[in-house]
Parts: sequence; structure tokens; C-alpha cells
Amino acid sequence: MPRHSSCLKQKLRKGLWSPEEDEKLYSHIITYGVGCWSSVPKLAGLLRCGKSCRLRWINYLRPDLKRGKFSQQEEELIISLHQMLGNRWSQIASQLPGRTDNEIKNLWNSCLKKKLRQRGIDPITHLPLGEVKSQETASTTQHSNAAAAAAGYEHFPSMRPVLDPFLLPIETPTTCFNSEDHNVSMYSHLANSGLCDYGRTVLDVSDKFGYGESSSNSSNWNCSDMIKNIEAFNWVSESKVEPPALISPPWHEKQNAESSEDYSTLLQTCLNASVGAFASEFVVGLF
DNA sequence: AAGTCGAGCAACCGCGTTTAC
DNA sequence: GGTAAACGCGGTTGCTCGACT
Repeated sequence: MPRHSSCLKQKLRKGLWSPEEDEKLYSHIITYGVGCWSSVPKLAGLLRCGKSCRLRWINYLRPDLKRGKFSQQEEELIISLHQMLGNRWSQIASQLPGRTDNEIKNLWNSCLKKKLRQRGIDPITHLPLGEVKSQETASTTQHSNAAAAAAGYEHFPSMRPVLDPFLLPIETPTTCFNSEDHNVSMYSHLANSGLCDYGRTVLDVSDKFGYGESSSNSSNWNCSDMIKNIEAFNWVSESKVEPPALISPPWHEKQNAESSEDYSTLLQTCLNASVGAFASEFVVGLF
């Protein structure tokens, strides 16, 4: 079945938007709100598909868009978030008010990747360029069965270095915490253990205008209060709270986890147990 | 001045997920 | 529960514009 069949029913415009089209879409949404995107073009008098209207609104017309050059701080935040989240642009965008996932994705592909390489960092793994290859070789020879289970981890590619039980045996938990990535690794644990509340949206703007969540209008675990969390991690780091040893999760059950949510639940169970004591210190640190 | 190249950006496409019936 | 439609996301494409030759 052809998707977005509404686009095929009639000759719809494609390509760049004219100022007239922008004006029509903008005034329609400001007046009536989004409602159903598929009906927007008809109601606004546009020969576009709803999908195209949605994209134009989110990436260009939204009144809360910041536009302009990214600051150094924004760039660094994007790099940090990419290290944790991978190419989850909408989730990354949810941490940068006024920025869209498309904008961030473009920045990453055109600029930040290059900058990281110049710093000698692999933009995919965020490891020093020299280490990437040797680590890959080591892990594949050492853990031949890891590949079979790898598909299950691809839901969380950015977490693999932290959570992969084959790469990080339980008897060496310090690997997780004594590196320079201490905060980042711990953040990932907490994020996926449900210890932080990522269910809330970041932008305090009405859903009516279709940008209540991320720039892509959807985010399953918006990392709200990101900055606060990072500050808290700094606090944790400075206060020398003893990080917990990871308790081995029931990895065999992971094979039965049908969705990333199942997997998250599974992680939550084991990580709650692992991080419990640490978390109470962490929460205190937030206030 | 004309041609080429690359960076930056806007928009499209395809697919997975969610929702409505 | 099955199906179709709508939505959302990430990857990719293609256009524009400025720098360079």
C-alpha cells in the first residue's frame, strides 16, 4: 500500500515553500491550531501534503525557533548528548530549546563530525580514533557470542560500551565509573533505569501549535532538566560518592524482549537494583 | 568573468510506530 | 484482532551560495 496516499490523489506542490504558502500555513495554525496535519493543507488552502506542512511548521515557521548560529555551548551539549543518545536527533533537539532535530542533524553532519575528527575523536563511538579499531578487534575475538546478541542492543547503540555484559563483565565495574566519561555513563544508567523523569516535555508551549515536545513533535523520554542533571552528576563526582557495582541483569530474558520498552523495563529492574544506593545520594544532590 | 567545488540548509523519502475504525 | 491511515523519525537528496581557481 502506498503510504501518504493523500499526496498522490492530486497534483501537490513539492520543493521550496513560497512566502505566500508560508503566510497561509502560519496564519492558519496561529488561528486554528494544528489539529490533524492531514487536514491542514485543505483548510489552509495549500496544495501540499500534510506531512510537508508539518515539516515546514516545525523546521521553519514555529514562532519559538531560535535560528542563527549555534553557540559553543550548544555545540558541546550536542556532542555530549550524541555520545549518550546516538543519532536520536529529536531527543537531542528536545534539550536545545528553539532548535530543531533537522537543524541539529545538519550541524552534526556538516560541522561537528569534522570538528571531532580534528580533535582525534571518532564521531560515531566518541572514542579516540586510534582506540576504535583496536577495541573492535578485541571485542570481536574475545566475545564471539556477542555478535549473536548484538541485534538486541541496537536499540541502544550509544549504551553498548556501558551496558554490554560481554564487553563489561560484572567483575570489573570500575570500568564504568573511573573514566573521564563517568558522568555520561552514569547518566545513561539513570536515564534507562527510570531514576530520572524524562516523561515531561521541555518546551512549555501549547500542544495546539504542534511543538509541545521536540522539534519533531515526539520524544519518548525527553531528558528534561538536563543541565540540572549534569550539574548533579558533577556534584556526585565531586562528592566522591561511591558508585555501585553493577548487578548482573537477567540477560537471557533480553532475548525475549520484543520491544525497546521491554528492554527498558528489563534494564530498569536490574539497574534500579544496581544503582539504588547511589541514586538516593544522587537525588539528594539535586536539591 | 566563468567554472568548479564544497558547505550549509531545506525538504523529501521510506520505514517503523501509533491510532482509529 | 486486523487493516488502513496518520504520525514521527532518521537518512538522504538536491538546491543555493560563497570561496576559490
